[in-house]
Amino acid sequence: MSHGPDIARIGALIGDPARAAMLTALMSGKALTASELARVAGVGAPTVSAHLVKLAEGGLIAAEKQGRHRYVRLAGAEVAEALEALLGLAQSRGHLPFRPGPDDQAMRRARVCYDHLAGEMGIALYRALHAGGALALAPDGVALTDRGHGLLDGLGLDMPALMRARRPACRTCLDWSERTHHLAGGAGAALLTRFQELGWLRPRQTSRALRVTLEGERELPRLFARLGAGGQGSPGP
Amino acid sequence: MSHGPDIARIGALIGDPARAAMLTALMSGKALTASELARVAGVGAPTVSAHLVKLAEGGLIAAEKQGRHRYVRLAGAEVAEALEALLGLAQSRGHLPFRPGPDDQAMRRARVCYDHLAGEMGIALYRALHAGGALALAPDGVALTDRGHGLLDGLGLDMPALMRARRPACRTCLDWSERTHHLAGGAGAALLTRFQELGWLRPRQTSRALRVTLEGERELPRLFARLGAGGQGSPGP
DNA sequence: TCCATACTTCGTTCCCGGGCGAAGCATTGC
DNA sequence: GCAATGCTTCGCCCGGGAACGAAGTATGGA
Repeated sequence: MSHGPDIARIGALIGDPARAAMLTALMSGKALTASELARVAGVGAPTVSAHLVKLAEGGLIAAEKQGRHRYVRLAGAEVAEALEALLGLAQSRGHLPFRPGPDDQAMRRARVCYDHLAGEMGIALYRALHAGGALALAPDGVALTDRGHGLLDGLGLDMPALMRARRPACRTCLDWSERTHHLAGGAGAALLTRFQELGWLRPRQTSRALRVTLEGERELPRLFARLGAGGQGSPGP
Repeated sequence: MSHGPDIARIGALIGDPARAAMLTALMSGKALTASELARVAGVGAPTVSAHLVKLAEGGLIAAEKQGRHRYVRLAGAEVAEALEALLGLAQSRGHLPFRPGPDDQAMRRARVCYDHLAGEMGIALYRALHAGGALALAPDGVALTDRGHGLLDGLGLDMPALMRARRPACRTCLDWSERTHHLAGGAGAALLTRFQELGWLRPRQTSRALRVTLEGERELPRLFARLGAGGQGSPGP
């Protein structure tokens, strides 16, 4: 007999096309209203309402009533991480986009993964931080080095707040389009926010894909080069 | 509209209780026959046959006919990793074991995660390797250091074979019971095999849980202490 | 006050898909 | 060869659950 957590319940929640579309939309990190979710899922209001009850009971989403709207978001970074892992598996198994379109390319370039940067840009950021000696292996994952602390501080991140937070500053997340890791956790989230503040990346209305502004096109590679340059190189295998 | 890989298909595959039980059983890494899977899933032969077709079409399992038996295994480490991530999510969401039992404790102690060691023992191994300076951050994940190479060689692992293999030597996998990372990849698999050869761990018939032999009880902590001792300590935060 | 909007609840329909029994094929062993 | 085993295919049944329309309940604005 098999043991372990009941994977079937979560699988069933994700296994419905409407719910899957809703969850995928929520990977943008934005809180969406029930009617917005109805639109992305292509179903009516009563249906989406029933789905929201099930997703909430399953612990995958958190809902918050605000006026006559009901704002829905993913229940946490854990959920987003697992969904990203599933997206990766689906990708590798050839379960292609339900609607392959022109902004597939934009998605691969740069997108939001719950609250941090993913896609080519996300990978480039992670690689630059690693090359610059900003990251080190910790017993429970990845951690910021002193050097990394200084680098992020120099970028204008609020480091005291980051350290104070209950949430771990660094996590890694498996990027489904690039098939390698990018930076998640508090630092990942703060970096994405900062890049948006600086006007280098701009969110889109319709999808998780991020628009890289002209300024971002110029400044981001420059930043990555600068970050990576200071490093003592990666230790040999 | 949402984009990205079609997560619903895989979710639906995992979402059926019988299929979920089958997949969980296959996390033992063993190749099981269709009738064995029927037993763990609690369904009849025709039903399991239909399930196997769907799982194979979805790319989650690989089947191989051998005589009049049909041996089924997970389609690869990628699948196992994603399933482990889902197990973690289910665990954290309070979707408890369908049959909480006495060997739940054994599962948490030491178990097979597809082909490598997981549970408390898996975490202890990872921590010891990290403390001993055997692992370093690489641009695409975790890698063995020169020191780590030497340590594993000293344990009797076939290092040339490990390096020759197409498969990455080191991967990390999110342990669902400990909520932190353990070592996967070629090295993780080779270590588990070695521990079994040495008679420190013994597989069980019925579950993924591993039996820690008396010798293992004595030697494994000793080994972990020895591995961890040589290290230069972890870099500060 | 009254209507419009956003969402939920209820009741109904309907279809997909899991399950099994019976029969059909292979493979093995006597 | 014949029976036994392991698995698949076919046909059928049945239940769960996804979807919507209509009505009900909150909130906000005119």
